[in-house]
Amino acid sequence: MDVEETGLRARLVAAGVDLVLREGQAALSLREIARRAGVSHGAPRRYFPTHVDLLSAIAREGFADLTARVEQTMRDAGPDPRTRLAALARTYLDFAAAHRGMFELMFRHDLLDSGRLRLRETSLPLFAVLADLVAQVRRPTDTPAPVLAGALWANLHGIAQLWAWGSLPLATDAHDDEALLRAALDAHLGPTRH
Amino acid sequence: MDVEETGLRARLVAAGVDLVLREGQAALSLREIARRAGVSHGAPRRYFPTHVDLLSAIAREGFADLTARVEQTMRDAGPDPRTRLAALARTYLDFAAAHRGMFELMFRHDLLDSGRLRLRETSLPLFAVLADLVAQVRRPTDTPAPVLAGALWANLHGIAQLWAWGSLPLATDAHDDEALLRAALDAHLGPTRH
DNA sequence: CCCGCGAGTAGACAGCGTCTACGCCACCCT
DNA sequence: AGGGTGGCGTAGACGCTGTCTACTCGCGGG
Repeated sequence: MDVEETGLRARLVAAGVDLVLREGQAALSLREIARRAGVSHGAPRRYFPTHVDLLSAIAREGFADLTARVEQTMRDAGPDPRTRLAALARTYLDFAAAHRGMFELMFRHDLLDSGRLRLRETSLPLFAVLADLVAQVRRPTDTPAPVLAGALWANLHGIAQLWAWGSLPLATDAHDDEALLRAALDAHLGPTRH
Repeated sequence: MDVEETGLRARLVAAGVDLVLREGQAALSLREIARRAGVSHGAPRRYFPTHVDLLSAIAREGFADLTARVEQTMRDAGPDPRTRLAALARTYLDFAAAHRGMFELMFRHDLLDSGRLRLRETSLPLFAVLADLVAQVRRPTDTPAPVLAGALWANLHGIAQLWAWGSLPLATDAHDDEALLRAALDAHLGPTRH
């Protein structure tokens, strides 16, 4: 049995993932995905009642991919929580930069709060890893660990967002992204000690 | 002469601003804007060659509004740079929360890098104010002021983004937004001294 | 054997952005 | 004063989109 022929549903999602990685979010029309999957434009409707249901499934694949990468990073990184956090942050930003279309899709709020697809929950384990590391590396400040983790995540997300469309006016140096990331980590976790 | 009748161009932008504030970004179809402005669907074409040109003009109005609010905040806030920064941050987040649709529109990258509309430049004075304040309040760390300002802006932007779709898993308390903002400010600028 | 039903097809429909051909009215020039 | 001209908005067409519905085909069970 050919493992590639396992149902149209999976083929549609795969085609969508391929499409968004290759051509970006704007190319993700329902009809185009159906075309790439080799079926008529009405076929997806049996598995995905609406267009955003299909898009949500594709976005979930993106979250799964990101989670897998982060887990791999956590496996490869050393024991020091601070460097583990830095590696996690780098992975997050690299993912956003390398898969811009997918990253945008993953955080389209009209997908996130559409129905009970529980796309939001998909990002929760990721946050848990971050929060855990933050709790380990945290200096004894008065900021509670979950809040600190949230603030740091927001910072990472903002950096990804802002440099994705290259809008940071301080883009004088090619290595500004690296500097920005270090600044964020230093700010939230304290400067690196060596 | 009626000051309200000054050209279709302004009327279209005004209708668009009204529409995005009232119904959100998804309602901003070219034809709907034309309808609200009381003209046929082909009329906008004379002033805006394409749909995104019109959207960009609307987004620019949003940047102008935000800039005006920030300037007002700077006029009202006291002399202490730290509290001025806090007020600026609060204004930024309040704007994002109150005008979600407009905020999303303003940062749609397909508008930002579309042509020479220089939407990007519109946000530059805003950043200048932030960078200036950061330079004043900065502790003598090794992080250069522009980088620090960029990191802080990214943090604000990320907070706005993340809590806009309520995805922060730590939403246990209604006042988490406030805590998140304080955490970000404390992290980048050092804890408030009193 | 034939019935039924799951799965995908095909066509219709309204709405969209873009393009083009066409009126209309105001103004300027001789 | 009359006639041309050009700007401004209309109206319809085109191909695309998402959704809905009627249908066809093939396979398995009573």
